Formats: sequence, C-alpha cells, structure tokens
Amino acid sequence: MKRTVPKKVSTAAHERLASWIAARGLKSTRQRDLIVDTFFSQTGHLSVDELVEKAKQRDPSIGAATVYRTMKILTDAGLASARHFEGGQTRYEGALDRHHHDHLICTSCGNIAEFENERIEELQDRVAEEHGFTVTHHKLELYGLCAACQQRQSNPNRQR
Amino acid sequence: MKRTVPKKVSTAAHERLASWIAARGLKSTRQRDLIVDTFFSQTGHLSVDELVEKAKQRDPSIGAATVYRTMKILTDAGLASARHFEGGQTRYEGALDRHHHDHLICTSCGNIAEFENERIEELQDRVAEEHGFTVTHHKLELYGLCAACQQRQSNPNRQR
DNA sequence: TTCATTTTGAAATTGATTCTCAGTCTCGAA
DNA sequence: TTCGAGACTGAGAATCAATTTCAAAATGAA
Ligand SMILES: [Mn+2]
Ligand SMILES: [Mn+2]
Ligand SMILES: [Zn+2]
Ligand SMILES: [Zn+2]
Repeated sequence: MKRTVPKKVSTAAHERLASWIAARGLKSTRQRDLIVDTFFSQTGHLSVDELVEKAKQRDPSIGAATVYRTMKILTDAGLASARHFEGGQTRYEGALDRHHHDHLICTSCGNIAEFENERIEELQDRVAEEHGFTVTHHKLELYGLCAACQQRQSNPNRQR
Repeated sequence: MKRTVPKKVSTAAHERLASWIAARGLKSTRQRDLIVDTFFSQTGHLSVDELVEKAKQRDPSIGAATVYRTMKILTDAGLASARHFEGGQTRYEGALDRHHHDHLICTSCGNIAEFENERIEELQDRVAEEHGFTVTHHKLELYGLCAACQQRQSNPNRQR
C-alpha cells in the first residue's frame, strides 16, 4: 500500500537537498522525503532514536537503517550536523544558515543550550598557532546543571 | 642463591591506590599490580588496547576485562583520567599531580598535544554564568594537523 | 588452615552504528 | 509507456568498544 507524504514543504533545505541528490546520481524516495521532512519540522538536537520514533509515527515501516543513511546524506550535504555529546549516541541539528556554535549540556535534564563566543574562538586559534597546529574543527562542551535543575535540587518540592 | 624481589616501585600513585583499595575492602592482586605498573611506566594518552598489549607482553594471561576494570578503579581513585577523543576508543592518562588541561589532536598522525589557557577557562565560566549553568566539567578539543604533518603534506618526499 | 569475599579470564551481552542482501523503486533513455 | 541499470529499502547479521556473567581461583582476616 502506498502512503502519500503529507504537505510537501518546499523549503531552502529541500531544494538544496534536491540538487545535492541530483548532482550525484542519487534518487529521491518516499522514505527519504519523510525522514528529511520529519527532521526539519523539529528543532533542537535529536538523537537518531528520537528521529526514528517520529518517522515511524508517520510511517511505521520506516527502517532505522534508512534514517541513519538519510542523516548521513543530510550531513554530507551540509544541511545537518552531527554532534557527539557524552552519552554515546549521535545527535543531529539543522545546519542551514547557522554558523558555528558550541554547547552547554545539562547532565540532569538533558537540556542543551547554545552559545557563541568569538573571544574564545580567537584564543583557541592562538593556542593552536603556538603549537604549530592547523585546526580543522574543534569541540567545546560545557557540562553541568541548568538553572532549572539547580532550583529543583535545592528545593525538591517545587519539582516538575 | 636468593632471588631478588621484583622491583616494587613504591610511588605516590601506588600508595594512593593501596589506601583506596584498603578503604573499600578490595583486594590487591598480581594482575592489578601489573596493569597499574604498566600504565604508570608509560606516558601519554593510551588506549585500552594499547595497555592490554603492553600488559600481555609481561603476562600473556592478562585478560582485557581486567584491564578495563583496573582502569576504572584508577579513574575512581583519581589516579587516571579517561579521555574520549574522536575515534571511538577511550584513552587514559595519568592524573596524579596534574591539573586540568585540554588537547590538540592531530587527525593525521594521532599526535596529542596539551595546553592550558586560563583565559579560555574564565570565558567559559562567564558563558555558563550568563546561561545560569553551573559547570561541573567541560571538554575542549582542537583537531587538525600538527606541524610535522603539515610539512609532510606540502612536501611528501620528506615524509617519514 | 579456613572460608567469606573478591577477583579473574573467557565468553556472552549490550548498545550504537554499519553492512549485507534480496526484493523494490527511480528515472532517464528508447 | 515501457525498460532496465543502478539506487534504495528493511531486516537481520556483523562490528566494535565496553560491560556483564559465571565458574574457578586468589586473597586475606581470623
Ligand atoms: Mn547546537
Ligand atoms: Mn592530556
Ligand atoms: Zn537541567
Ligand atoms: Zn600529525
């Protein structure tokens, strides 16, 4: 049985993906569209599991392998970026029209905040330079408790 | 003729481990000693595989599981720290009398350089503060090419 | 020496991700 | 339209690092 993909949003992301696919002889498929659609309709840093979950809600026959494969394509096309925070599973976030940023991760509730700090970036470059290194990419992650979790911790009654 | 007792290096590390072990009803074993000894006789950031390798050179019957278990103990005792660089396997480095530092990793030859930058640390704290976060730990890793590998790349003949 | 407890190595298991493969689907000819 | 080479898919097998299980061995306090 054939399932129609609901509303076809033709966003910049969809277009870029289309040309990326066309440019290398790939083919566009119903599953791919559904997964990409699902991914871009979300915000934040999704784990593959979460994505599989959401995708299966729309079409239970979607396989996890296809989600993995699709996210790899999106990443190669520069439309998503893979993040490897502590915890072992890869998370993806949209990368279109976004510049580099780093993260603050709450180890209690999993909340992830983003930040940019030009000064830090400069200092990193300087450090690399002093060591004769040419930096291609870096990872800066701050782990701890978010404001809400600190609150909860000092006053457990207010929780949730 | 009397055999010499295999040199028992009584370092600060060994002592701290001994009290850590005693304090919680653990037992000291031949394998543990051998692994700990092997670990501290090396410098740098060793993968568990590398450690297993070295340990087996001294006693081929050492099991990998024991190395994993021992490194966990050393880490809990604050004598080693686990690092999770890109590439998937955990690496350990000695942690005794060392303060916090971050890393520069060459993606070509695997060389790892260390650095400390108080200014960056301060800026990180400020960022966290602005977001209401309390940071417990962080990860700052700069990936790229070390000086030697840049050289090699621009002049392949000089290689090796 | 005794013996409760801890430790060990091998093998099984886990969890995330990748690979394999046989059946399907796409899409540019013809 | 139809055709077919090649791309794609889902399920399950395979990887890989790390953990767990388990029966046998070692440790150490009494
Ligand atoms: Mn982000
Ligand atoms: Mn280090
Ligand atoms: Zn939180
Ligand atoms: Zn190098």
